[in-house]
Amino acid sequence: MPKDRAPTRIQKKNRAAILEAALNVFSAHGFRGATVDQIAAEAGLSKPNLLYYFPSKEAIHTALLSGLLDTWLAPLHELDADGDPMEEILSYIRRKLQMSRELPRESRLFANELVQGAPRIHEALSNDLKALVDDKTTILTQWMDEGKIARLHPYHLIFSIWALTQHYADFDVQVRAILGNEDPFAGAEPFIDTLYRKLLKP
Amino acid sequence: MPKDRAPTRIQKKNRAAILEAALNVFSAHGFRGATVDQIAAEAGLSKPNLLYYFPSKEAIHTALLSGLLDTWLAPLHELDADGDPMEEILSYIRRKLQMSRELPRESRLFANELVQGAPRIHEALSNDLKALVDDKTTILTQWMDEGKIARLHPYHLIFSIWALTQHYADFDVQVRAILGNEDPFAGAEPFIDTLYRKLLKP
DNA sequence: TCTTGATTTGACCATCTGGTCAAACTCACG
DNA sequence: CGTGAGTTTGACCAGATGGTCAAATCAAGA
Repeated sequence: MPKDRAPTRIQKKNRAAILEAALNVFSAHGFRGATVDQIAAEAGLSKPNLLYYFPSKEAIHTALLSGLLDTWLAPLHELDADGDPMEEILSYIRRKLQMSRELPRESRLFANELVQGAPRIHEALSNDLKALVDDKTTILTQWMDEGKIARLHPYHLIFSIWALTQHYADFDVQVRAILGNEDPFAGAEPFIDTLYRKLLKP
Repeated sequence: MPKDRAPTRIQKKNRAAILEAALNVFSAHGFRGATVDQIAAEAGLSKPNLLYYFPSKEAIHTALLSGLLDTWLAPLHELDADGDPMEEILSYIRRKLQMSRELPRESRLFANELVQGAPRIHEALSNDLKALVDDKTTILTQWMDEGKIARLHPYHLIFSIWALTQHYADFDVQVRAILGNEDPFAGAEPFIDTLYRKLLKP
């Protein structure tokens, strides 16, 4: 392992290549289903070379997840208490749907982890995610109290947004098996927009 | 392997125990993450004994999936063209949500398979599922044409129901991390009911 | 160019995993 | 209770897999 000085050009390049490859492999096969050889091959490195940059398979997975957590939570972070309620929520939904379209591997990485009980990110869920959601549901409840949006269970409102948007990334095969050649997001965007306009109208 | 006569008492008992154990293990770890030893231990059998009843790990998984597919599609099958549109759809949703609550392992079994690209059930998706969904969306479209429910993209309407109901089984850890001790389904049922009443009102 | 730390690799290891097999055991029934 | 089919298992195997290591190669600054 290199010293903990500033990373060299090669270190930067290879670490990035490894994380990119790991994202492909872990999101497609889950932690257990991914092999170090597979990730190394995809990154264009030999297995020992890969393990020169990360001490273990687990370490790659952890680095990947914690590196992506911020990206993953960013859309909700942006929900602004001072903005127009309906517009804020609909923008949040649009950002989430856009992430499903543009970052489906990231979505499936988390989906894989969650569906198997989140053994490696349980803590992040109960701390970071829980805190963020609590913060934002306070805003939602406020808006409901002020009559700006319909009164609903705020947690389930958030869950519904996650479910509806991430579904298109996580269960992409199923969606495509049914839609055929039709672009999933072409129909999804107006559908979900309509849904929340109707749901949230006070 | 036993002859293909009628199964003996022991065969029935052990095959059932194996499938039950396999459901536990596959739904919690995915196909690749599950081991034959684990399934055998959970079923109270030795590994060779388990492989006396099923020729391979793959065969157990296949038997499990195809045995559960009917159960899984049953709620949608029941959607009746002659019933009251709003009531038919809301009942379908209630049945799906009930399955999430009562059969979360089954839900996660399919979720695991889907999120990893459904390598073992791709055919069932494009055939059985696609046909069933096409059949039922025809009914939905008919109801829309008759002005009985709001006009929406019928496929995305179905997707939304799957997403919203299965979310509670598939991402159970996440839901519970945020809700704490609150029963997820206590809030989910009225929330989803309200959502679809508002969405579908013509 | 030389040197030294950074990088890369072939060979190797222990463990895990799916699967096999012959021998031993059990059970139902005549 | 004897017998043959049905059931169970310990021992074993081959290949996959995560990880190690010493030796070889490379790159950049003095």
